[in-house]
Amino acid sequence: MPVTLKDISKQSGFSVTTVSRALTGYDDVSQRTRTRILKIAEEMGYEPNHIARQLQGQRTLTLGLIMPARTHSNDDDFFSLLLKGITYEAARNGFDVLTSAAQANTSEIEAYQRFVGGNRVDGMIVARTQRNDERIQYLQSVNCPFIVHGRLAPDEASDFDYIDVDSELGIYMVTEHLIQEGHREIGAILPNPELAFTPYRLNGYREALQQNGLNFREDYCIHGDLTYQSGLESAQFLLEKHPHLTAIVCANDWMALGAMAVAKELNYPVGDGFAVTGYDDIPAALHAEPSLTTVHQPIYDIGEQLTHQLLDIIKDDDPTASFFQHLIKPELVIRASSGGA
Amino acid sequence: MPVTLKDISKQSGFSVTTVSRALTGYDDVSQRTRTRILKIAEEMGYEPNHIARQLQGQRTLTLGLIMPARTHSNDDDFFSLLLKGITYEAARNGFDVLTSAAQANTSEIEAYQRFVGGNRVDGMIVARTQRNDERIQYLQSVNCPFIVHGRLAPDEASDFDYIDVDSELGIYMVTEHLIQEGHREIGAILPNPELAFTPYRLNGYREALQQNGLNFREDYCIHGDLTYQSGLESAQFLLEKHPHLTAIVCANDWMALGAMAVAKELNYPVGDGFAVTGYDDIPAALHAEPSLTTVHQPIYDIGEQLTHQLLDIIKDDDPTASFFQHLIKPELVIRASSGGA
DNA sequence: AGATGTTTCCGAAACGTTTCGGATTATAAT
DNA sequence: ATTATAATCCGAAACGTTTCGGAAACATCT
Repeated sequence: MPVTLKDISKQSGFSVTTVSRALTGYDDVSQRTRTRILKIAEEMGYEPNHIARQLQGQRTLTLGLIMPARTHSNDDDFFSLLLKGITYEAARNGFDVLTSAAQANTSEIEAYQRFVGGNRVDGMIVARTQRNDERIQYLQSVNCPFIVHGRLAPDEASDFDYIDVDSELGIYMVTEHLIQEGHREIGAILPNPELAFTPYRLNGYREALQQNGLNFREDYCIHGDLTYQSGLESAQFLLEKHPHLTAIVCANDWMALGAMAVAKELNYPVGDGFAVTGYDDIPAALHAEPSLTTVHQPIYDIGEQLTHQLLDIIKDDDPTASFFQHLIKPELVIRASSGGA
Repeated sequence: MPVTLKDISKQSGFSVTTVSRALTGYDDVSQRTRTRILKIAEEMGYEPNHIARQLQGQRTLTLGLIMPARTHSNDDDFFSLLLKGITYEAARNGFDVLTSAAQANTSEIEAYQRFVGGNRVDGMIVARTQRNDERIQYLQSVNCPFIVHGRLAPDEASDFDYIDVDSELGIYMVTEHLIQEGHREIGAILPNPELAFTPYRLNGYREALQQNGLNFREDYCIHGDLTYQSGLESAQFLLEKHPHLTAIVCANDWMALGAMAVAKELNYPVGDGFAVTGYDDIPAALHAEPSLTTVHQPIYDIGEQLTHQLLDIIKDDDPTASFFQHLIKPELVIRASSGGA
């Protein structure tokens, strides 16, 4: 049904080759025939078959992103926001984005194989790294261009291109801020241990305490799973065990909102003596009551940067080049929820 | 570099045809050779080239979504959330999702042509309909399967498959709720006039007033552009002109949050005599202070439903079938911001 | 005049798969 | 032994494009 080069060839009397070359702007077709072919193509409503081009040219002008089997909730817009940044930056450079979601019962790698092995993308973007991340190992093994948002854990070698926010510093900053506000008994709700950034956040928290002459106490820490619900439960547990805490540092905003709800419930004076802090700066953080002190993560921008960099990698494809490893300096956003002790 | 059918053919001694048929499960290849071929394919790490399959088979197992040139802000996660629902449901059915963003300077249609004319997708999902929507006209003209989130305006014929939330009813419900709470002077901040759902929302607002014996006043209405900022400005304008208003109905949550901020600024007792309501039920609505009365829009779920339906359409492709047109009943979420007059 | 160069065009092969129709072999029925 | 039937296999074409190498026609130079 759609019009092909052959159709234009028939219509114009020129060979398929010439039509192709005229359309893609080669200089070995005369001005006269080029305009004629161009005109006919226009009239017939020709649109190049991208699939055929891909097959022939071995490049797809497409980037891939696989979403994890389940994000921690529908409200978790980390991946969607990242994808948005990726899509817009890719579009600006003539690339499209192919996405899929890993299936709950199968390995995420299968989706990567479909994309990469199936020759459907020129490069992949991977996010939310885990310890010993098999996705990265796979991409390295098949030599597919890729870029990562996030590093591996501190004790693992991150021998690939990445962009990450220095979340050790981020948590350090927010913890130190609490100390400066006069807090001394500061609990922490950390993310799942298998996530690669968890140790960084733990380190930042511990360092801030110790640099300021405070003790790090293991029992002041608890691991949640980044959801509002787990923020609720973790804070409940923490405040039950240690009612004298005056602040809780949370590893993301959702858990912080949960913790704040519990604290208010238990009549802690949140924002006025009792502090809760988040991480991410999601929109709800600004509008929460009290507004949430947090660390800003420009996820949309990171999506853009990742894409920009990946396109560079695809373009020169110089295997000897050194890794592009960029650490974004986090930005502390002080709001009402971190009121002094 | 990647292993092809030809490689397996060479390795196994069978023809490419037989290898292909063995791998895709035809019944005219003997059990013995099938297992041999399967084993070799496994060993060599064969992954079918999806591109070649597409070219041959004329089906892509891919759905397309184009994001508008600019959404009203980076915080606007409508499209990303929709895309998330689409992606997960598509993945569950073996489909992937191709996305791109329209470019600011060019027509959105160009992106559609790339996808559809370029044979890259089996169907499209279009969202956020506008008056006289050229995307729909294009898709109909090239006979590409598609489904729409949202109808056209009431005075236009919506002769296509769609799923929409009955936002006339939604606004009706929320307005009537305000009236029941005792409000009589109710302003409205509506969306851009060119969006197809704007007249529905206006109608719902007007109907609720008139059904309850109140006058509809044109000068109580103002059009924003769905952003927080425009909520600020619109509310400012409205309250300056009509300081005696006791409630403002907003067409989405972002504008409502903006309006709420202004009202608090001007010392209106928001949630306790002065009411602000939203629409969408974004996460921030729940955590706002006071929490925002709004109308819930299950965007993620709608993405799933759209996809499910589109896959059905692609499957039977029966042109005589009647249109699938589903109106979701909205759900009023009463929270603190709609406190009585 | 012949040799050389330039311009403009085209045939054929290739990308990796599926599928149509037929060919070959083995099995069963006469 | 002959024929019919079923079970396996394969060659070739096709999907729509790009590209390599060369051909044809014409102009330019010695």
